[in-house]
Amino acid sequence: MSATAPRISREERIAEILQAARELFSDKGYEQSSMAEIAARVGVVEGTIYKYFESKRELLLSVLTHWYEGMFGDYAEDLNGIHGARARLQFLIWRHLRTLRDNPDFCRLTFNEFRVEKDYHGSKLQGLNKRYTELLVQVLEEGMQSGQIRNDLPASLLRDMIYGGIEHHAWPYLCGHGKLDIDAIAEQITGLLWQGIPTQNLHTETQRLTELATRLEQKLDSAS
Amino acid sequence: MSATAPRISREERIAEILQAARELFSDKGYEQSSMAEIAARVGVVEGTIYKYFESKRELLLSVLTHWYEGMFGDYAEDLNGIHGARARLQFLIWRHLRTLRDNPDFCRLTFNEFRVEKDYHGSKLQGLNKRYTELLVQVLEEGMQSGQIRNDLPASLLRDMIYGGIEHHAWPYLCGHGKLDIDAIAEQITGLLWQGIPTQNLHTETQRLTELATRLEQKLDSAS
DNA sequence: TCATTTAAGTGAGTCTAACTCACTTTATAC
DNA sequence: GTATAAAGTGAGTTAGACTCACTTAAATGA
Repeated sequence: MSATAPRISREERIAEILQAARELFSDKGYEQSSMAEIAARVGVVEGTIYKYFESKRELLLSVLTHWYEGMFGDYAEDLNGIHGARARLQFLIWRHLRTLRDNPDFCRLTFNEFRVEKDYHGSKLQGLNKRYTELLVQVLEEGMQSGQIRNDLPASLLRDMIYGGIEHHAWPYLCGHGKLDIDAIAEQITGLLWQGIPTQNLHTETQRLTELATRLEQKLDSAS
Repeated sequence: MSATAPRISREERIAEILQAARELFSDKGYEQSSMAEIAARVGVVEGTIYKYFESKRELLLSVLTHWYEGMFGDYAEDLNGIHGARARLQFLIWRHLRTLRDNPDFCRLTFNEFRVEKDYHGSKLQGLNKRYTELLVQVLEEGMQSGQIRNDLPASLLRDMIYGGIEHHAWPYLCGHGKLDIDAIAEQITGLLWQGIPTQNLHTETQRLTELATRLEQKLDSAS
């Protein structure tokens, strides 16, 4: 009765398992998904999965890692066509939001399982995430060097405020509640940051101009 | 051989269980803690815990809820003694950071288990969290009404940027890596926000004064 | 073409930990 | 003192991650 699964290559089978696991994890979450169900979807038996993945947790990390690698895509390339710190910053924020909007289930999974310290710290996934967020840090530091962005705040803090803020803000949407207007939010966040980020300071700038005006007025008075 | 546990009142037993569960969850995390070990610490048998808590998950939510209720304390009261939107904002940021710094294990647990959508949305815990973050929203909205804070950004977005940013930034510390200089960070975050938040806009203000200076200069030139 | 080897696939079984329930025991009320 | 309510028990059930000795299809090589 039990039809045995057709034999295919290691690579194909791994791809199938990753695909099925990704769908199930995204759909039901990590804890709620069972290895048995993943196996059933692939059309093999549980033991087969353990031929390719040491544990359920390793399978999850593989799923996340594969997705991450695919997602990088042309981020850096797209960025090349955009000039000016503000525009580049807004692009990265918008692009991040777009990823969240287009893959809510998967991003929820990622955020949920990302941090579980035990196996995340020092993992390949952490490396990928670091590489991903490093793009933003670079943009910020370029902006600091070119004088467009104030340099009295660590870029890492700004990075955390941006990604942390976005994650928090998008969470209800990722859980299926409400909409995510990515254009408006990208605009708002950039607008918020931008007035905080520029090198120029409101007070010194105002002071400079006030002094200038006063000087002119004195000249005017003495001339008349 | 098996000494039976001394009989104590329902309330006392619940308090004991909550205490033991809190310690164990904080120490080892939710998944890594077993009901058997919690029971052993209290000195009862597993079944006893189920007399008072329907499930492990409900026990966790109770632990978190109890801590939250205790933590509110005199937040609102302290806030009464502080005036000015900036100072009030900085206080709330600093106070939040202080809580993270003083309870890293517990806060890590909270952040890890908070979001698991299934039982969080609509729970008592969500209500408490909402009440907690509402304090910040109120401070922001007061600031908007008094003209100290720009009102073209939703307060909820600012709230998310602040709490999300802090959570992200503190995460390594909560996991035992590095320090958390709460005074410096509170100062930096407030500094970042404050230049973004004021009603006055750097660009329009600068522009206005530049025009004024130019006008005066022209007058001066034509007079001489 | 057939024997040998390799590796994909199997499924029964182990183990752990959450959860259940019929029962026992202690304290309190009358 | 007996009845009763409630605290506590512990042997069991169940679910799901993980193991391993085994089977069998395919590839290899004479």
